[in-house]
Amino acid sequence: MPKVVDHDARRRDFIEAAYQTIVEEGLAKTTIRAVAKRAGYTTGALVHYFADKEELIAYVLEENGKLVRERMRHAEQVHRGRAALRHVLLEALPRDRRSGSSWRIWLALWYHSEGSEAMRKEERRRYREWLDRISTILREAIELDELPAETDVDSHARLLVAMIDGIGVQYLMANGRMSARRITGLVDSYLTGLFGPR
Amino acid sequence: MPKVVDHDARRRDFIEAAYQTIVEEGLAKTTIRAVAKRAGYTTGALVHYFADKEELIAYVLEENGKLVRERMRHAEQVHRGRAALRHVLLEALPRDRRSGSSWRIWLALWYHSEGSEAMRKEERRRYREWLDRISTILREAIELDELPAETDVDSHARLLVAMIDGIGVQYLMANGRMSARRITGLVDSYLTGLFGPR
DNA sequence: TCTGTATTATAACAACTGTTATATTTAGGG
DNA sequence: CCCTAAATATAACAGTTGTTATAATACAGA
Repeated sequence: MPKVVDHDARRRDFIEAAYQTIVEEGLAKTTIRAVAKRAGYTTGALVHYFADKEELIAYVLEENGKLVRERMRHAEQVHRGRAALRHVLLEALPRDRRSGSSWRIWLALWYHSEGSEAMRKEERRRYREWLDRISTILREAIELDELPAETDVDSHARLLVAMIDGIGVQYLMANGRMSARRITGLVDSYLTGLFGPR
Repeated sequence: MPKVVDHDARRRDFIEAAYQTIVEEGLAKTTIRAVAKRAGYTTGALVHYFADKEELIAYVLEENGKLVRERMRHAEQVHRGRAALRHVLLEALPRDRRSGSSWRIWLALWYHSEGSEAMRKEERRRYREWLDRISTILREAIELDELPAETDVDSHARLLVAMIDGIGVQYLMANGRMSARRITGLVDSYLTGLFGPR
């Protein structure tokens, strides 16, 4: 019988290698060869686990989404209302090298989805998820009397998502030279405007 | 004596062709050949006017910046304070096919600047300009007693820029299916939060 | 130890890229 | 009408890409 390896584990190796390559070298330099090399293999091995490059990239994006979602879910469980919102927003924003990486992946996705309707659909699905999550928290805040009942939940949810993305872009363009303190300050400025001073 | 053509006019033809190619086909498909063809020439002619691709792209981005700045300058002259801010923001956001194109160019720039420190520098310069413009208007609003004197101008300027970029991204991902009415609504929601109901 | 097959490496391929080199065309001045 | 140099076209080039084909390898079971 043949040599046997942990198929899924190997796949994860390649996905991780691709992830790191996108983060460190950019999507343009993320070639099949570069990814295989980083994972310590050659193209022959990589191709054995993924039908084509598109599939590999798709898994990277899915992986990234999973990571971000995981972090947010945790923030959500521990707090409620205004405090939950603050923690979810901060969790989504770049604060260290790890979370900064996510933003380089997002940018890659945005760019990539130019040419792929499937990707854009996936991205829309993710926005929908984001909006739902934030809307829920905002409604919770209304119930907690932290916000007036007539607050336009939908608009504010969209604005919050936009703000997050915008700050993420600023972070990327600033070459990571945007401090966690500054980002926290921006979020608190916004929250103060929305909820009033604490 | 040789054949003579309007050098600058021809350059503009190529820049325009590149601009349209990026908007309609994406940066990835924007090749020297594709641009030349769209302009009605071949690579031989294009190369005669631009040293390399990098230079051509740089001119496209500059052109885009010029267009956006032009639109905003106009909005600024006609209004003051809150009204000026509203018009500048709306002018920056995608509202029709024309201004939607700008956002596809921005995305291309963001992505492109991954690999080019020069581009990132240029992008940072542009952010600085944006922030200054909005900060000025906010200070004006304070003088007009539309905002409390203790308003954190810098933070709110950054938040506004972030919001603009974020909405731009949402517009791109929504495939242009985000109505001008909806975008106006978002801006007004934010302004109401900042200035209070009009 | 030998065998068979999953795994991995190597290499070839065709398409495409930016760039460069070379030929051809064009029009204005003599 | 020609000559000249700019403008443009054509073609070649070298490098890279994703993909595919083929060869080598490693290991579980007989």
